[in-house]
Amino acid sequence: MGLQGAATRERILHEGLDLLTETGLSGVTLGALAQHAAMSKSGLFAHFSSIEEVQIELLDHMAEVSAAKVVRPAMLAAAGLPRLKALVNNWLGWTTKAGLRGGCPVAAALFELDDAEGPVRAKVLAMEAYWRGLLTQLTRQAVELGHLRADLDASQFVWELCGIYLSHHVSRRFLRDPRSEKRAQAAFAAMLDRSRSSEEENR
Amino acid sequence: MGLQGAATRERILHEGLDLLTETGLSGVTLGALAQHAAMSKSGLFAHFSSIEEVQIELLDHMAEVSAAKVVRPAMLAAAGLPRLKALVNNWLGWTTKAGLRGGCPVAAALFELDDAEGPVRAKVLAMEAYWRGLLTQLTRQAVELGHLRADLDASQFVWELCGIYLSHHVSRRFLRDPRSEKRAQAAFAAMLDRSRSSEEENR
DNA sequence: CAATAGCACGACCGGTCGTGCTATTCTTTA
DNA sequence: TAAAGAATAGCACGACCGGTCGTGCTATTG
Repeated sequence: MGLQGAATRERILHEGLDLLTETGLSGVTLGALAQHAAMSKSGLFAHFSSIEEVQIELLDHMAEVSAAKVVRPAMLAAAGLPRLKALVNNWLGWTTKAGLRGGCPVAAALFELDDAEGPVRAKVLAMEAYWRGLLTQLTRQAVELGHLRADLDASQFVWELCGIYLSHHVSRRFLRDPRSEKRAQAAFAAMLDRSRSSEEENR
Repeated sequence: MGLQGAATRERILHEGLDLLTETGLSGVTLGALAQHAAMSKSGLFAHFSSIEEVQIELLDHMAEVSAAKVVRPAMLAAAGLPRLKALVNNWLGWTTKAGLRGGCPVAAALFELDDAEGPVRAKVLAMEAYWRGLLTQLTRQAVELGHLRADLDASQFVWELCGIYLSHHVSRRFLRDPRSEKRAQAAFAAMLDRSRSSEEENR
């Protein structure tokens, strides 16, 4: 694969990411993708070996973008609660902040692929596992540093945090409620409130 | 439409509801539906004027089932917090309790139809609005009866409750985590804890 | 200048989608 | 029991799906 080929591949994935956020995995067809990349279906498909490979590479590309826009900036914050807060803040509505037109593809895929088997589901499962692992890790660190209660169940904390994220997604994308942002922030604040350690309570 | 026609229609909607919970709206195709109902595509289609009508009637049928299995039994509980608790309990994982093979179609549709326009989206939006309205109403009643804090924001409460429901859906259907039930119960209990009025705190 | 390799193209495959139109079979009723 | 009407099946359509194939253009290399 030469220079131009690699560039085209990049362009396909870049344009495709927008499509993915707007329509979900099922909307990423060769025809639609070709139209977005302004090239023929066959010309586009020459870069991949199956539509599943396209989907998986798009998910990989999304992971790179979110790592750059969501995770890395948050890691600059001080360890413990500040870092966790920063990550959650960057996470909520991250696609919009990243200049994408639609919503989080992983959130959509969690509902789209709940029954389907195969490599795409496995990919999404791995990404979700990684993400929840990261959240759990930062939560545990906040506990260790005394920012959160010592007896806090980190897994449960993350499980509820994901609920806030999903409710925010629905509220924003389906219900189109302008108060989505406030609701999510309030929910997160309330969850932190009852998770804080006593010596940190009045700050 | 004669007697037998009505019976067949009923059968189609009944079989179709299982299909809907398993595959979501996009999986409810005329072919798949005909196979489930053991009849020809065209014979089945003669009962409807468009696939959208099929989808809307399926959603209506789902609403009837959930009214019978989720709402009405909960209404027998004492007004206020007991009734709210009963409703949430029946709500979580209600499709399984109703003998359906898949997950809640509305939850799936909230992610499937976030961009699509048209009557099906409108139908789901109306159903979701009705449902959140019902939850809000019961929450307000619990406040009025002194079971929950007087200064509780009922809308925010319901918003967070929906987050628990969505996280439960994902946890159960996509992640296939056997602890889903416990997680959801714990989250709901924690939310009630910080919403209870002071005179009810130690019960 | 000729040979090669990378890249994109249009045409086409079998299959499924929603949706008409027409024919046949069943049920009901006069 | 025969006519009427409802219920179902058969069949064809255009659009789109993922995917293959042969062709031509362009740029590099010998």
